[in-house]
Amino acid sequence: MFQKVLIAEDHETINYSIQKTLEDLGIPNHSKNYAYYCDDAIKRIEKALKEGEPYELLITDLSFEEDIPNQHITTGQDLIKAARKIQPNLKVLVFSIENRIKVAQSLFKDLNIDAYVPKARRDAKDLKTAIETIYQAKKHLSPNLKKDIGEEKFYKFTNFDIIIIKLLSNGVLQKEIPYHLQQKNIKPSGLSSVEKRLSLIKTTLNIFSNEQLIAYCKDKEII
Amino acid sequence: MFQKVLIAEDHETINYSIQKTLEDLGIPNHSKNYAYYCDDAIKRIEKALKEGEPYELLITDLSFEEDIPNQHITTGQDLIKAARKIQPNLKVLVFSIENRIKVAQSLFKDLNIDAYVPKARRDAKDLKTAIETIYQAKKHLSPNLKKDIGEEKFYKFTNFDIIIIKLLSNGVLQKEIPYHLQQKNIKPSGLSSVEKRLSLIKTTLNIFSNEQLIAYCKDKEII
DNA sequence: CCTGCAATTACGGTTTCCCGTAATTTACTG
DNA sequence: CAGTAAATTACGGGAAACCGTAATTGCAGG
Repeated sequence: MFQKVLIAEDHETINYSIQKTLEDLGIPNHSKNYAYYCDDAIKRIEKALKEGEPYELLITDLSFEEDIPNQHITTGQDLIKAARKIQPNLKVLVFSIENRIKVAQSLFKDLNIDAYVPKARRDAKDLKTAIETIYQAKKHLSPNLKKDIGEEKFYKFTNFDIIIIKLLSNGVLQKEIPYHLQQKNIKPSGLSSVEKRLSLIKTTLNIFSNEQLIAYCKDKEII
Repeated sequence: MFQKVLIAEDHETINYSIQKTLEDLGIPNHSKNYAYYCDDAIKRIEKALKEGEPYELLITDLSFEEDIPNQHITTGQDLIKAARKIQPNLKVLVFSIENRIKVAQSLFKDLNIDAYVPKARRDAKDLKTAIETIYQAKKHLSPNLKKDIGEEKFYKFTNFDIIIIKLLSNGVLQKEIPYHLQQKNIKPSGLSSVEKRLSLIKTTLNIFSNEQLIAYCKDKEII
């Protein structure tokens, strides 16, 4: 198991509960392995690296309260970037209240994080398995998000898609959509094109009705 | 009756027909009282104000074709804001193809417009009475929208409502809902009951489709 | 100018939805 | 137990959505 883990989390109680989880996993807690500010966290990573005892894992939140001015790094995203810059092999686990799939997705894609665990009711257990999974050099996704991320990979919504879905969500009947598209000088405006597009989206995403599609798009903040 | 009225409308034919309506109402048309672009409209308002003969009423569309680049103001909403900034007492009548109640509602609420007339079959008459009503310093709403705007209609969603809406948002077809309700031993389970309920909700909230209903419920966090 | 390919649109049959009306069941009262 | 009112369900016709196929259009290469 990991020997050196750094926690970046500004809420003291959460910070403490993560420490507790680490203890349960048999990760030693002899030195101060936590930070309440990103700037403090990056300093510790830097120092540990220089001393030849680098951190193996960073557990960080995404949003930090800016209650002290003149902090250089104020978000988890920036902390991850800065940390990877000085120590590329550092594993990163994001532990955040943010439960929107798009945010988690971009973290994996853009920052190549190793695990994402949303703060939730049963998150301690989730956290443990995440850390164990990372230790095996694998990626980890909270189960409830996992299936969503898989789905989303398959379909990229175009502007055209979003326009017609927005029209639907505003109560425009499908057969009236061509008229609205013409008003906006949007290129494919035939009813068949609209139907084809909606049909493609739905079969791709395993969605069975327009109603479910609207719900999906609202959840994913596509509209 | 008003003596100076400005029309902002990019469709020439509609612009002309509004002028016709004004003539019918005995509003003089000796100067050029119309504009095809928002920027032009605001200039005229400004000029008239400086010359000590300000416009009393602005009749404007909401959407303008952006066929000429580098326009500062491109929507009716922005035109109204700009106009009110330099001449707060200017009356405003919105005349638009937009027939969704929410849009009209937000115009009254956010921009404090004086009348809203949707472009429709019998809109000339509607326009006349609207102008006459404004002249008496009252607000005007097109009759078909009036009843809707009233006070924010609150619909209390019952558990039954929420169950069927959730089923819909999960991709269950309407005709399959009775089966699911029976599975859960929920009392009214007939298809007709489901249809009646959905119909009641939609007419009460002025919602036109199931898609819009789902969007509404997601926004209001009902589901 | 022709040709082939892809995109778009038109069309027709089937399913589902919508909505009014009628029949049935349920619940309550005397 | 009968009677009645309300709730629920059944039914049917018309509108909209769905979906496969065919016709049309647009466009690049020859």
